[in-house]
Amino acid sequence: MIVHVALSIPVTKTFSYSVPEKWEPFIKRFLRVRVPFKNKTLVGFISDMDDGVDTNLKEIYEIVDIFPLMNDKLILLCEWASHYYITPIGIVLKYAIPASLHIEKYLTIKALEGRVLALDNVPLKKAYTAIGKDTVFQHYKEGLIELCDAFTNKPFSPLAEKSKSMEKPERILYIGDIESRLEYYTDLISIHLNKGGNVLMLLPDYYITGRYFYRMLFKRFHNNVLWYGATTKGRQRMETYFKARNEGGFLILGNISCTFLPVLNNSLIVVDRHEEDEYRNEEGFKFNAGLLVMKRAEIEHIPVVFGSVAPSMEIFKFVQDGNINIIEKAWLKNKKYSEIITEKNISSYGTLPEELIKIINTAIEKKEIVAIFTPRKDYSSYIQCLDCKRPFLCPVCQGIMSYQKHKNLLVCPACSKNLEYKEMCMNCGSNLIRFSQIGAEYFEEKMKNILKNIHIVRITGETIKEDLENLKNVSHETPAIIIGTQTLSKLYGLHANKLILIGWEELLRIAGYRAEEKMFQVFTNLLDALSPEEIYIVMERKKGVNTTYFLNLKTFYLEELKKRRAAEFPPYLRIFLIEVEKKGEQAGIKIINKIKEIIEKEGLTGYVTGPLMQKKKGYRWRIILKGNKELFYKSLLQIYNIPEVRIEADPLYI
DNA sequence: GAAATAGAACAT
DNA sequence: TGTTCTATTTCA
Repeated sequence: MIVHVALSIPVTKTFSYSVPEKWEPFIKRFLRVRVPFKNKTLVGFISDMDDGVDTNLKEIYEIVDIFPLMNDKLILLCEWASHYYITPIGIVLKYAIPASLHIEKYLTIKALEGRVLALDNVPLKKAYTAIGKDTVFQHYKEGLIELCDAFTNKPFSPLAEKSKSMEKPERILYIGDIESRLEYYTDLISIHLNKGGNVLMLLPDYYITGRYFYRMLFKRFHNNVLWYGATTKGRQRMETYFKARNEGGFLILGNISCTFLPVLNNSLIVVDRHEEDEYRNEEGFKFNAGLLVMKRAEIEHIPVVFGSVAPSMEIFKFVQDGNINIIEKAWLKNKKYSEIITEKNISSYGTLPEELIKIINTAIEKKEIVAIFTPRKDYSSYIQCLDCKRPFLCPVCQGIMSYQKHKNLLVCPACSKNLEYKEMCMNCGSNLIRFSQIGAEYFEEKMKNILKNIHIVRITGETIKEDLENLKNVSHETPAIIIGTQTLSKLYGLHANKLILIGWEELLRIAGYRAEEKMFQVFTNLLDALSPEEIYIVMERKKGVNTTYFLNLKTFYLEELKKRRAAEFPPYLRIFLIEVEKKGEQAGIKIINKIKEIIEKEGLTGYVTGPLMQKKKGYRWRIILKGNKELFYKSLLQIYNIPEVRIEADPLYI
């Protein structure tokens, strides 16, 4: 017997192996197998098999699991994702079933018949070494034993398919503030839990947000709330895994790692703030969890709810096309908006306008909490020598360096190189240095200088521990100033009386084609999390934006969609970023020409930027392809299989 | 993706 | 002719 195995390597073809006789009876599609590859061992998935014999092929070492860990529906989801994101199925499957899942570790044998009584209560791994894995498999197949996990004590068996209900499951975009969202979620969730189903709920991946949701939902569902997020590790992770797989009536809170989680009787999927970038997986297999769980809900024939105050353009387009129903609760009422227009750019010179200081002082007198938003976390993101006029550039990649004062470090945001700041110009040695593009750290220092004995904290989401520690003493008993980046919009449960945005309009430059969308989302989510009564927007006269544009949700989205359509950008056309990195220029051009040839043959539109100087020696090229994927799927596959080429579907920043 | 191999460029 | 860096191939 020959099996064709999908490996987690960036080639789309599969690799064939022959199967030793003792494993033959257990071969099944999508089983994990351990195989020799080059001079190491890899775990792959059986994508197909046939009865032929080929003595030239290497043999598989063993079958890893006793049955495929995912059911047909989850596999269908993986296959869809593989196609949609131009990623080999082996890589997708490996993401869905990561090596960090230690399933066997928690399984124990239960003997069902007298003749295997010796195996009763023996840990699975022990039995493997004692009588051989194939013998254990044989016993299982013959129904002599069961495998029970340590958490539910229920038999481990292939994930059952849910019986299909007749009614068409709903897709809902719920627009409302955090309190109304929680109320809506809770009602819906309890309906499904009461029927014995499980519910998956995806949250933005930030500890403080997660804790808030857990607290609120625990009030209603108590110990039926489970965790499956980034901070859930080891034993706790496996506990959720087995409970979700074997039992019903649980609400599973988590992050993107829930996308492919096997769930028994999955009845509802909720995604809160689906527009957040954290739903995009950036390592290896790049996908958007919000979109994938929408597909999952479709495949599993269950309802899905997207709750937010600032939906993504993609989701809003689904609404417009009639593919998602919208429920909109009025909010943003009773807010006082003011603009503070400055003649000079604060970010460049760091002088705060008098008006702003007055506002802060009155807030302190009234014992209020003031939140200050800035788009940057560091002290300064642009350091320039006033003598030679040159900016501080990264010695490795020539990127513009940022300065972190508390560590006295110059860091490169592009390649994360960092070095100590020597208080002089890197080029000419002058000590006339100007810090501009200032961020949270700078404002913190400035505030501490102006306001003595006032509680001033900085929240940037860099280290959760620090953020938690900083927030510990903030209460409405004493005035406080909280300075932070977008992370401020995750601080649910903390009420700031005043919100001041400094440099918000600079997101226009930072966020690429999604700039306006991002601005809307940052602004609206800040209001949602902090629920301030008064909002102050500090802008430079020259670069000011029309604030009212961002205050009306409907008109904003319709207008943005119009612009996107005219510019042929997502959600109307998809974007594929093709990147080539080479040390030598000629070698790079050769590959680029190959890609161009494929593109031209299919008559596709695309354009090349670069070569961009990268690192000490080396070049990088970028080709951007825009269009409907189905039209050029074959070409993209061809391009994918060229070595040294990476394709990123739906890149966040271009 | 990464090791093995082939090829180019440079120094001795 | 060896040494080192870069490009290409191949994995079953």
